[in-house]
Parts: sequence; structure tokens; C-alpha cells
Amino acid sequence: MACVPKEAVNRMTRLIGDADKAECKVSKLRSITEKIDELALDVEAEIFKAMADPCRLKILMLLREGELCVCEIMIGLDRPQSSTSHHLSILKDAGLIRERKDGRWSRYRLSEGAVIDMLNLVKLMKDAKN
Amino acid sequence: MACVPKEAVNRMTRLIGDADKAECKVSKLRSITEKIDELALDVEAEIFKAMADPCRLKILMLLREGELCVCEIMIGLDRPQSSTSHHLSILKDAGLIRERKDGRWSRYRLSEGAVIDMLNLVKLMKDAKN
DNA sequence: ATCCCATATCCAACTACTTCGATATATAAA
DNA sequence: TTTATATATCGAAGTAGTTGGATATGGGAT
Repeated sequence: MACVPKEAVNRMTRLIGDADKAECKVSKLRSITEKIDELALDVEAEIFKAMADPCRLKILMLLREGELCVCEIMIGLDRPQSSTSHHLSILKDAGLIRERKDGRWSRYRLSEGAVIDMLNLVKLMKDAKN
Repeated sequence: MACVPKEAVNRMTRLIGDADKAECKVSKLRSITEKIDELALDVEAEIFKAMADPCRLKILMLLREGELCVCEIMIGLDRPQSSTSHHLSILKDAGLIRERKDGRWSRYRLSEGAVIDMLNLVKLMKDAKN
């Protein structure tokens, strides 16, 4: 069950030793929490989820070379058409890539936003991890 | 089944109209792919996966305020202790947070790396998505 | 030594995601 | 209009992640 305030204050008191300060700290934590909740992190989670798969990361890296159609991405991914298409729709829904219809071909490209910055940052984090 | 080169060249030929150029483009795509494969994107995927959950994003945002022990994070998250602990271990394994044992308390803080930059970037991407 | 408390780990139920063949849709060529 | 091609969607099977109660571990206090 969820941690009720009373219990939280008791824990905090044991942690920092002073009951008044503890109550103060708990309510401060709660107010920070409320502010975070207002942010509604679902969209952020969706964006990270879209990037949380090696296949999709590979697609993003392929698209750094420029616009590609599904059949070209298939060649790079080495996966069946239905899988490739599915991954593309997840990336599109998350706003990471954009689609342009061109006759019977669908051409995909990276969105204008910070996708490449994101890929560069995660590389840094990977390296920092050792 | 996987897309075999022969078929790939045929598709590409239909796409761009010239068989020689098509073969050239397919082999170029394949060489880019090989380079990407060498990067072994599993660690990148692990990092994004760790961030791909609203609870864990909330933990990261709480930790922007400074080092917190598990019981404090529980208060912020409003989840049972076992869930909180589990999420913390995922973040730790991905290298996003660090742990410091202090008596019976475990204190967590953000890693020195680019975690905050990442949170700022995803915010930008969310806003750009409209 | 015994007890309490903070945290981690285990386990099982539930939920969500991935995968890929089969099928549907849409565009264009014949 | 018939046929072929490119892509999307469906459906089912397999896999992976989340959740939370129960239990284990380990440090401190009594």
C-alpha cells in the first residue's frame, strides 16, 4: 500500500532525528512531487520508450544519412516488412520521425527536433558508464 | 524472412530506376548498416529503457533536488517499498544514478553524466511535438 | 543476543511489447 | 480492369517488464 504521511513523518524523524524538521521535509518533498505530477511525464516516457529498442535506434541512425523509404530501411534493418513498418509507426507516433507519401512509397526522415542531440548524449552516457 | 540482397537490388531498381545505381545504393546501405552494428546499441537501449517509465522519470526529477534515501523517494513516488527499490536498481544498472550506503540507509543521487541534459532535451522534444 | 528498521530480493500475477506470417489497402503499371 | 508492388494493419505466439506482498539481509539500537 501507499506510504501514508504519518508513517512517512515517523520514518523521516528516524532518518534526520528531529520531528519538526522531519515534518517540514516531508511536506517539502510532497510539494515537489505535486509539481512533478503536473508535468504529466507520459509523453516523455513515450519518447524514451520509442528509443529503447536496438532496432529502432538503428533506424534512427540510418535516417541520419537522409530520407529513406521503407524498403531501404528494411535492407538496413534486415527484418521482415511488417516488423520494420511497426517500428516506424512507433517512432512516428512518438514524434521522432516524419513520413512523406510519394506514390506507393513512404519516405521517412528524422524530425527537425533534438533527435540527433539525443543520440549524441546517450553515446556520452554510455562512454561515461565505462 | 530477411530481405536478401538480390530482392533488395530489384526493389531498389524499381525505386530509383537504374539497376547499376540501385546495386551501388544497396551496398552503400549495407556498409552503413555494418558500421551501425559495430556500435552494439544494447547499452544505449538499456539507458533509454531505464528512462522509459513515468515512475523512474519521477525518481530522476526528485533526485535533481539532491541526494535522497529510499524512504524519501517512496514518499515522493507514492509506491510500495519493493517497487521503489526495483525501479532504483534499474536506474542504477543503467548508470543513471549512484548509490551510497550510509548505515541502514541507501542514499541515491544522479550520476555526474548527462542525465539532466537528457531530461531537458526530452522536454524540448515534447514541446516540439505540440 | 535480541529486536527493530531500511532496504533488497523473490515470486507470482498481470500487463505490455515484439515478432512475423497473413491479409488488407492503396498506388501505379499493363 | 487486371495485376503487381509498397506499405500498413491484424492476429497469435512468444517474451519482457511491472507490480506488490512476502521474505531475506544486514546494520543499529536495546
